[in-house]
Amino acid sequence: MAFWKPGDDAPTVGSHAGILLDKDVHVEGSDILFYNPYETHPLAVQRQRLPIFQYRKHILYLVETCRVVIIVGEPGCGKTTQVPQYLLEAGWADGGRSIACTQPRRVACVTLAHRVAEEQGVRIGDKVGYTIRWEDRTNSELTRLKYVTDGMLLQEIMSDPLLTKYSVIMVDEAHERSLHSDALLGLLKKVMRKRPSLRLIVSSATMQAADFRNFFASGLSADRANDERQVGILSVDGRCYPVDVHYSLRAKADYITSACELVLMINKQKPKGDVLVFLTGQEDVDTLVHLLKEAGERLARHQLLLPLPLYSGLSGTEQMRVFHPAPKGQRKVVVSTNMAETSITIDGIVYVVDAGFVKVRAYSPELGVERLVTTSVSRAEAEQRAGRAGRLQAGECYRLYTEEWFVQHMPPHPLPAMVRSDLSALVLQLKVLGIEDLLRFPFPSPPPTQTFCKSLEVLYCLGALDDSCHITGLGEALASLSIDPMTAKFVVAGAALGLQDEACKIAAMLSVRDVWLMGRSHTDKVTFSKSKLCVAEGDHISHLNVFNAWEANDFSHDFCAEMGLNYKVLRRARDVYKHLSRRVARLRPAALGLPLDTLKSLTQSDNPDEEQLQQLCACIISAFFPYAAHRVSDGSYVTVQGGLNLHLHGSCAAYNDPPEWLVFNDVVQTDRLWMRDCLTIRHPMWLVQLAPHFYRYRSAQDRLQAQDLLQDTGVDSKDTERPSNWLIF
DNA sequence: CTCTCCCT
Repeated sequence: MAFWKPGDDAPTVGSHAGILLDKDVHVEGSDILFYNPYETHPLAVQRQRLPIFQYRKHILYLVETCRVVIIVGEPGCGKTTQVPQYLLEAGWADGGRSIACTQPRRVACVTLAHRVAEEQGVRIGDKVGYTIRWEDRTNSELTRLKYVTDGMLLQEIMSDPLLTKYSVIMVDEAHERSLHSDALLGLLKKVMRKRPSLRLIVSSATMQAADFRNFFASGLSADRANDERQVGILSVDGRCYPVDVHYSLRAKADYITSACELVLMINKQKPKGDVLVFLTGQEDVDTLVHLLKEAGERLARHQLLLPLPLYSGLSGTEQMRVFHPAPKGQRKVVVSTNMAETSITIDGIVYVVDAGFVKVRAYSPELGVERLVTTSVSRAEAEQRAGRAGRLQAGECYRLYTEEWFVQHMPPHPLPAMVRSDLSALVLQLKVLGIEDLLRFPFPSPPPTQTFCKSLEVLYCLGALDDSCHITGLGEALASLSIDPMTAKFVVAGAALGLQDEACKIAAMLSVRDVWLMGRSHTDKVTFSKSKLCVAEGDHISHLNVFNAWEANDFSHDFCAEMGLNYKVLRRARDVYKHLSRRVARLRPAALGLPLDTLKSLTQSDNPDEEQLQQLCACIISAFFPYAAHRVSDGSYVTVQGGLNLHLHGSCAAYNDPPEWLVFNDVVQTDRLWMRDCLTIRHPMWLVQLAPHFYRYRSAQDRLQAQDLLQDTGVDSKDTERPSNWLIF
């Protein structure tokens, strides 16, 4: 069979090539004959034993004849490591071109690239490499196959809009519907119209394959009838063991107690094998671990339990514990959030207990805040959880909900991130690419129109877009930092005042989550170190203190352990800081039209330290002003825009000394709406001074009152009289 | 008195 190679003319598509089903091209394992110089090598033998190996010829045929190939591969079939190698071996990366395989997670890129480099017998970073944020192990001359995070490939489109160096792009785990992979699929569809030679492989779970086929079956080219024949689908069986699923007979009111009883039942009655329990959040996990430890004390010696918590706020060491085999005679019980659903795979799990709930991000464009809501999992997630029991042997899954609930009430799959996220950063990115008409952009799942309106509004009031919604010089500067637009605006303002170092440190700390260790065992230490490092100005300045204190202690692990800080998280913050600093150094912030005179005159002081502190606060307010709130009589807060009722999150530096006015960074909703990462506003009229297009005084009297207050600062208050919908005072 | 999980 002759394979079309990049650089040749595209193969003509005969009438037989359409959506190819197994009956069209049926490939038996025994039919395959090809030369492999490594076939006696143990790795080559392993490769041939993978289920996908039988489909090698079929896959290459589809890629040759169809522009989009959807591979439905069950876990363990080997698609992610093997398909790119088949393409490599068939010559798709000849002639200086490359193959890219995208992943939603960084660790996956690293481990996959290492594995594939080993199978190819090459050094990592030469022929096979990976690119993740802050780490590029590729060589522009040598690398033919690279694993890359979907967000990174999206960044790459910024500098090479047609992705010209790639002959084939494989978007793996597309069914997870991450923000970046969805955006990538939309952009790739546009790229393919301009580059008929580009091949796209989409790997998906069964339930979403048809959606992807429909998405690509029109609009690939001007010829609609032909487009349909350009999409091929292939299913590959996996290599997992059967999992026996048990449902609850009645709905359980208290899933933590039920989970506890179930684990004890499994421990007493079932053969050996570890247990994995899925709950919603950190608090539930800690509670169940505590309950199991208590119950465990009454158990006989030969059936001891080893309960272990797993969630992202734990330190690296604590997370590693779930991988160690339990001591002889003990049964490991990992109690996890959805972290163990995809990002972490634990060997030896035979029993899964699924409470059936998950916390998901929900964006409400009306309020302009992202929230966190506990909801029922989808059937796809429930299956994914169950599958965790059957990785090495047959397993069992206990669902703490009824079969009726599963069949009749659970949605088939989760809502794509695209329709439930704040899209400001993505909209800005698309604007940089010159995509003006967002409503006609081919999103696999178009987000609500209000979300776009809100994004445009936010970007406009930050000065990133002009009156006609075109990107401004400031907007391009913000986009070049690849952090969220509001934080970027703060960094640029800080840099304009000569505070780039401090601003980059704060932005880096904001971009990572959970600087302080979580979990009950750390509470005392964290309380102590917060009393040392946190200040009344709020979390931004406290974060700066933490970073500087860690720096002064040589970025040591010991310092983190002593102070109840998460070393792994701080390391990431340090990486962000380093690279962000480099990008900021390339900007000319003074030329971006920021209100520098106002920023300076508001913050003048005889004390240089005080002046610097006030300048940082003013820069933060000049970026986060849409999220301003003030305290009301019951101790809660009300936002200036929208009148939303909010509460200070327990993690806030100023929790014990709540300020009158503040700006916040984000909101989580559980039973209430909680504000996280808050900065104290000492002078609320700064809002009017720093964002005159957004805030004005409600009445002339209010303005006069404020004017009296402002006289000390010497700022001309005429600036505040512009019309706006937003009122303060 | 408190936080699903990723990612640029």
